[in-house]
Amino acid sequence: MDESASTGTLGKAVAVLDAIARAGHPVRFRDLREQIGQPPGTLHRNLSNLMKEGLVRANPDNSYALGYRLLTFASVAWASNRFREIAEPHLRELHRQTDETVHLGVLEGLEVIYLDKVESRQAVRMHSQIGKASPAYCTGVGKAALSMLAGDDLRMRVNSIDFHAFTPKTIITAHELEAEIGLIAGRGFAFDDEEHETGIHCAAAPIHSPDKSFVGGISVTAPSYRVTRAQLEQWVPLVTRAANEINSDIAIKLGPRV
Amino acid sequence: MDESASTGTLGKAVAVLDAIARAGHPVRFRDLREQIGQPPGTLHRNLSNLMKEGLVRANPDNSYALGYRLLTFASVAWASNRFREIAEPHLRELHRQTDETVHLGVLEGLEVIYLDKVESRQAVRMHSQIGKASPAYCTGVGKAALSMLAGDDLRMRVNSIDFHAFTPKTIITAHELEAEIGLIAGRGFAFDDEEHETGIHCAAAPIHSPDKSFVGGISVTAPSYRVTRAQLEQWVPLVTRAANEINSDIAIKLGPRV
DNA sequence: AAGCGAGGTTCCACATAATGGAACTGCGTT
DNA sequence: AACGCAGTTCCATTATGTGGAACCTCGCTT
Repeated sequence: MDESASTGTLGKAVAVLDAIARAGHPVRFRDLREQIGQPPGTLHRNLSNLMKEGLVRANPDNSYALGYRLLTFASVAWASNRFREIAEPHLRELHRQTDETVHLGVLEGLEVIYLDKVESRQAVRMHSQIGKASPAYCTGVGKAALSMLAGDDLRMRVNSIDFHAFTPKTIITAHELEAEIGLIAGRGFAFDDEEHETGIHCAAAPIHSPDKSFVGGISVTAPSYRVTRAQLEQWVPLVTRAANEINSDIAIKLGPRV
Repeated sequence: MDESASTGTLGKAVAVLDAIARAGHPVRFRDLREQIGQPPGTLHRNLSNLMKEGLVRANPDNSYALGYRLLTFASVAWASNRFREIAEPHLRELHRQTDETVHLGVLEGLEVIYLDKVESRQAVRMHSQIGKASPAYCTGVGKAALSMLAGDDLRMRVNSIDFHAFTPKTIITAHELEAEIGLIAGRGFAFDDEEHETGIHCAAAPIHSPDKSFVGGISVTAPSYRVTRAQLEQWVPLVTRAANEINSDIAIKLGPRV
């Protein structure tokens, strides 16, 4: 999980950002200190530099939060992402067909980062999920994405997962997960059967660039009290078709080497 | 503009992120090299470290883009921002009253960063503007925010502005800007009369924490072909009332020292 | 109100990590 | 096929980050 050793000074600064992000709320100096174990002088300098760069901001009560410049960077990262741009019309179409929430996610290490979301009820803010990182092993998009990886790459990643039972149905052994990924790879789609959140299930399909340097997935998600497993299964062709169309578009618009 | 000298190694890494962000699309090694003037070895190492940290990603054609981890950081920064959270219901109310686009922005140095947006036509994606940085001197939110600053702080900032005439109506001298800010401070609201984008005008009012450690603004924006200046002026009481309510809520919910 | 103590800041000799010139590689180009 | 340049690697030098310890300050206790 921690690769900061190899990235030198930058790694230590990012560790500070990461600690603030994991807390999910403004944190105080001493909390950061005990969480990342930097000596007071070092931590102080790191925070000071991060603040000068706009990546961290200090509240008057000496608590620290992530800075607004991160929003600006993310805004550019999102707006200039070609995969998201290419996928968007297909997500809309899939949403139109199912009238349920549709997600686009990309695999980053052992996590899925959600790049886009289309949902009916605009009451829940669109923003709340974009950029969110979830474990790959217990989400539909994540398992679909994993199914595109080469065997050795997959095995390496699976072996470094730190499994956690979010629900009673979460897969928590490498062996079971590999079997599940094998199944998904064979049939071309995945389900998340309340593995990440009780009462929420989804159908997902993998997307990827031609050379697999990018792997991700799309999904249709719904609460299980309102949408049955059978309904989810009926949507599978729609999901896989949308995924295939996205894959073609990526190949056409970005070229075979991407 | 460039403060990297004082933040050492971190500053140089952020300069790379910034260069990629300013380009707004994936950039190649040589473009980065000539834009930020780092020697090849240094730039290569910086990119390599940033990639290990997930802040930059490489495309197969050796072009570089901002990494997905920035989205994750921004997601947390946005979700845990108390000002945005407190302002949100008031933005919605203001939108309900005017049926036009409502913005929330915060002043960061010489720029306004947009934290939230409510607009009628959901066709334009909400995301596209959040996190966006615009010059403070030619936007309604920015000028409103500037009007809350103490005289010496204001003068210092105004003197370091690099003015650019985005439209024929953009204020491009420090003298005129100071007069405008004085006017705004006196009456408590601001207009952007097509100063940033031709055909777009807005009415704005300042918001701030009790101790002014946070200053920002809210605005109602509309195209001038559809909404007259007179109409904007009629909305001023609504905008200032919403701003005042936000200010009270901030004082109540965050305490007097924030 | 004064003293105490935890939280936060500053300083500096030392160790480490960044620097950048130069040599190298390999891909695309003519 | 060979050239040229974008991109990569290497290494001696040097600038930079490191972290222990002393110091400050402010809120809380007594």
